[in-house]
Amino acid sequence: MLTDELVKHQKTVKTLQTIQSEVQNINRIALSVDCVIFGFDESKLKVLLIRSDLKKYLGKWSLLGDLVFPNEDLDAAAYRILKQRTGLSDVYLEQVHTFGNVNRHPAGRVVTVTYCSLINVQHHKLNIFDNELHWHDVTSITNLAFDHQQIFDTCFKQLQKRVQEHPLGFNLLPKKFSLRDLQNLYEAILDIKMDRRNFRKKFFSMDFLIDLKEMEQDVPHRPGKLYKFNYEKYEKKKKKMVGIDF
Amino acid sequence: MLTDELVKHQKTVKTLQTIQSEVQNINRIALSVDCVIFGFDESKLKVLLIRSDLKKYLGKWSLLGDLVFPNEDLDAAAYRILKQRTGLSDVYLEQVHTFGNVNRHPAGRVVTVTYCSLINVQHHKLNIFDNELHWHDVTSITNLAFDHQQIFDTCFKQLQKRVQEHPLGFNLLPKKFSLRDLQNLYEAILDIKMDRRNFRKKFFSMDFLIDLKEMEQDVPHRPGKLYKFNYEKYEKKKKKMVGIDF
DNA sequence: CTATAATTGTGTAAAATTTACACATTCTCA
DNA sequence: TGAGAATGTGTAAATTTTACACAATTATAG
Repeated sequence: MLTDELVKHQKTVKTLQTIQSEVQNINRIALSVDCVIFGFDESKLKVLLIRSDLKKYLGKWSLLGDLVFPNEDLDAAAYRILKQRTGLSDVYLEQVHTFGNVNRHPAGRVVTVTYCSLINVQHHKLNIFDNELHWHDVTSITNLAFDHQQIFDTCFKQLQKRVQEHPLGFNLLPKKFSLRDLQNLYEAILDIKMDRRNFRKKFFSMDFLIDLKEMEQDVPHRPGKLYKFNYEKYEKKKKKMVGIDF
Repeated sequence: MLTDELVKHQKTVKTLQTIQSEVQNINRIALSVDCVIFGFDESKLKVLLIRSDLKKYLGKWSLLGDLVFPNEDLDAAAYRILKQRTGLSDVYLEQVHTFGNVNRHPAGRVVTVTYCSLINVQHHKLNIFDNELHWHDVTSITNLAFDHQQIFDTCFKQLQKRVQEHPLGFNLLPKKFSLRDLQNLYEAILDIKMDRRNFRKKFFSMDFLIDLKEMEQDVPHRPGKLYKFNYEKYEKKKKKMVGIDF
């Protein structure tokens, strides 16, 4: 029995050489990044898509993706690919999920790591428009190329969850925003209507809004007060979430 | 201008051949899976580790990992590797995060996709003990091989979050469990103490526990009532989480 | 200039949830 | 049979969530 164990052990312990060989030769796989860039524009939630390169998916829309280089950090690849496809560079990307079914890509085995972001369309000028890059209403997204529909759905759900747990939303607004702007944002992302008074109460009680003592300009109705988000205070008071709830 | 656009477009559109070449030759990377298997045993949270194969990390503990085969679905690879390393096959794995810094592995570029699970140590017999596979107290985990400490920390945080949002915990208990068992579980995973009366109230109000009208046996104190979890009811009533909170 | 339309800003009461807290009961073990 | 240990239970206070209506301000159209 003890001998068995020893034999088994020696069989499975690999030398560095064995591993290096495996890593450098036989077992390599193409790795890509796909970026799901959500944008907020005129109180609507959008997503950036391009036309698929591939004949198989002719005419279909797809996410912004490309292969990761062998000498490139994964996160760095995501930023490079986003920049390459859109010209955007001042965008924070967050990894969401990795999709790796063998047949997900027609050109061969490609595992893709997906990244997600949420930006204000007006604040970020697209500089590259290859493959008809442009913003699409999220409500109209259907039947994307590859498995991109599944990827999009996963990212959208994750976005809706994260936006309720973290103050992502404020990046999307102008530096000075009204409470109406803020509510429109949440209503657009979560696709729900909220009570105006309770919404205000909620945000005021969090106490992360700074009253700028200024009013909206050039709005076709009574102007609202303007606020900014107090990131410093938020960072200090960040919650540790406790509470079983399902 | 229009000509510029056209030229740029043609430059960036790739033929299937180009892509196939990229996918099949130059840009391939070794891909691995690492499994973080949490176990619950005698009211303590544990994690499965093995001794690192590599000389560089001699004596250090590491997660259960191996390379993904080029013709293998990513999830399938995770289950295979877990089985190979531990003999465990009836374990649900959930993907957590992908780590892909260039220098994270000494044998070359290896991107790793991490999977996580939570099981009852008593219900799952380990059948393979290569590399000194065994359970470690999570509180004692420090200084793992590779970047496995970072991976472990990420997975542990995610576990603590998920266990509060989903009824993962019930897999860890015997089919019939007492409320004390349940509370021990949550206290162990979240590393906090909870008020016994409020804990009971919370779970009874969720209304997912079925009173089995049986009592604990062979406990060295007053026996408690036994319950089981009502998965059917839970599936029906699953919450859509709504509510901004940060 | 004035009336209208649209939107902001505000408070309160009821309901639901969370928190803190103590004692009698049941069973085991010595 | 008494001591020790854990179960089972209720309530009051505090907090949070929800539902809901009206007056004030401004732009715009006539």
